[in-house]
Amino acid sequence: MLVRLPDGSERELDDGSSAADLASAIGPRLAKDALIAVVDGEETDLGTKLHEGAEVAIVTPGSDRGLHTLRHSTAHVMAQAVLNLWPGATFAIGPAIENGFYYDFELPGGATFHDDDLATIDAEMRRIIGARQPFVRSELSAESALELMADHPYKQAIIRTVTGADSDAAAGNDLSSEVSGDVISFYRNTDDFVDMCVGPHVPHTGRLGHFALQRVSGAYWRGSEDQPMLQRIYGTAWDSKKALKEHLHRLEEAGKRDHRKLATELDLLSFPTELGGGLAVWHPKGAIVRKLMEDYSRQRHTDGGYEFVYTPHLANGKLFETSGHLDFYAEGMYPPMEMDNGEYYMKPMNCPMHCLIFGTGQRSYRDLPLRLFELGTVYRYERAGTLHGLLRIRGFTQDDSHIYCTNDQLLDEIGGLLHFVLSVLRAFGFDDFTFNLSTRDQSKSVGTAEAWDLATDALAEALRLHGLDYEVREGEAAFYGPKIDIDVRDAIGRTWQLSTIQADFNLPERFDLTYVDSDGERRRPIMLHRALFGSIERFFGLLVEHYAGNFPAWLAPVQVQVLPVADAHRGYAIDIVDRLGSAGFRAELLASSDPLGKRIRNAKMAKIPHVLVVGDDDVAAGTVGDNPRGGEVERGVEFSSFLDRLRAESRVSGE
RNA sequence: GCCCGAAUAGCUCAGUUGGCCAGAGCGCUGCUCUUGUAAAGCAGAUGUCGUGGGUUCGAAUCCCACUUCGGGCUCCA
Repeated sequence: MLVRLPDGSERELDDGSSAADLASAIGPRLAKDALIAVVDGEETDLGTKLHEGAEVAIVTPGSDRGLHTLRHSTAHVMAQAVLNLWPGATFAIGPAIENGFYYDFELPGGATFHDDDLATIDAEMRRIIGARQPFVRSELSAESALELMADHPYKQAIIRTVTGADSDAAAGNDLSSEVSGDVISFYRNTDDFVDMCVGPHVPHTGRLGHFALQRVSGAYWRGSEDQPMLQRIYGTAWDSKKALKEHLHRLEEAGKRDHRKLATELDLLSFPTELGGGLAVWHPKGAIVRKLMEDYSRQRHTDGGYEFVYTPHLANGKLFETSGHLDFYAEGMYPPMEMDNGEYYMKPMNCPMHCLIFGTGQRSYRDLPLRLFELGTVYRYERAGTLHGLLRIRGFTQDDSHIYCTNDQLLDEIGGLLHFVLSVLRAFGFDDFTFNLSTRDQSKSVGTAEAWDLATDALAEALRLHGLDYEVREGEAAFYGPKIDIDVRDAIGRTWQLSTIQADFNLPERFDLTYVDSDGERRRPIMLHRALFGSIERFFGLLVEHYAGNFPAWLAPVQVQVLPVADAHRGYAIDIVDRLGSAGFRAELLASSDPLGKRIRNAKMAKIPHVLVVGDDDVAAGTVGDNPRGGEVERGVEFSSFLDRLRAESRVSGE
């Protein structure tokens, strides 16, 4: 028979040949590397028999598909190890995930995994790998499958779900890595161990081994809080020892950027225990960076035609009844304070108060679009287990804008917002964006179909006019209107959801907001919510990680430190500091009894953009020695040319 | 909120099976050194061992509760 290879060539094989036979026919190296095959677009085991005219690709470890298979097969090995080590344990799902895999278990008697268990499991896995156990596929009817999995209730539940016997559970985890359709497939490694799985898998366990078990955690069955909590183990797996080591190294490097670690090292801010969970205090070094960010944001909003407002941190509960927050999000709000005229709450959002501002006095169509902006601090009662440094915090400041406009203005406003948001983000060194358009979920939303269509079309059209590709997320919109979410990619390739532009038909209705149109009719404005940084705190944390603490010159808490070589040069150094200060730069003297080398080291560890060393030569010639962050030392730089250099470097880029 | 860990000096951490005044490095203070590009030398101070209970002749160490933090799950207007 004749099969076709990915490069378009064809190859003659004996009838009844398998994908493994094809790999052997192509070459011994490929035969050795082969993990699975892709036949007519479907991933399959190497043992699969080929047919005449099949399109066949052999998958090797280094590819994405190969790595995925290695990880998935490693998960099976871990399951076998755990079931061997904990008699009576049962297992649920064990998919490959980005960079690794996990498997969920339930241990007998409600036992839990402990960190120490990882080493034991690891050792057992290596024994299984050493045994070169084959992965043998078989297929059973649902009935036989249920019988085979008689001791494993979670596997049975999966079978019932995929065969439609239990439709209620269908909405839950993606079980596609386990089974599909009416025929249930299994992979058997030994007489004692068989796992239900669609596959494909590596030929035998000996192909695995470059893995590391990482952590234990709890995980709800089917991802739902009202289901039992299972015991999950995460691991990572690669195609070579080198790749594994590199991955672990990358994790370590990412750890060094951790904003919580850098915040301590650079004395930016802290989370004192006495303050309570999820609340931060900003130290002078962190506060100056924050102030620079906020000043920049304010300047851009001024230029962008926004009007600034301020609103209080507390409000009467009636306000949040009107806005609907108490109906929908009471659990996420701090509990009320009893006052003489009712219950007061910390505000979880600024929009109700901005609506009050719109609602005072009569608005004309001539007033629109009305763009209100506030750096508004809000408080949300995040559940204890969800707090995470600055990235998930209970008190934070939104750079919150609410724009009230007419239907006719909607497209222009959204277009303007997109341009504005991207321009500001570029100033902070982000230039890789992805866009998501979330659309209506019919089952839970307010407003007319007409209004939704109008707003959804306007959001999509604005993206198109800007030439921005986007993905549609069906049914992901908030109940009150569709939205665009903007994700950014940081310096080490991680993506963060950042800005959002949301249309809202709900609040103008609830607050009965109107404007008088040109024909004298009262009409309801559309409201756009726009968060750019989202939360100043979270954005700051993200920036710390993005820059790895090396704030660009315009944001650095201290831009220049001046180091006199000896006490004799102290006067000159102070003069340099003063001249820099007069020119609007943040400069400090670093004179102490420490030797120069030590002071340079301290300045470098503080990630100062420019370390200036001044000695006899400089005093005589009016120069400085510039030791720039990440660059080469340059002696004898004219002060004026250093100033030009610093000015150029301190300009905000990307506008 | 749920599962697993952790909490010792300003920071990073050590502290063996419970046993005299609880340790190191960095930092800090003082003195000496007066320095040309990533750690000078000497001396000194610093702790209710997260908080509160309990077990014990004796607790940083064992047990319980709470607080806070870390990794996940869930949640995220």
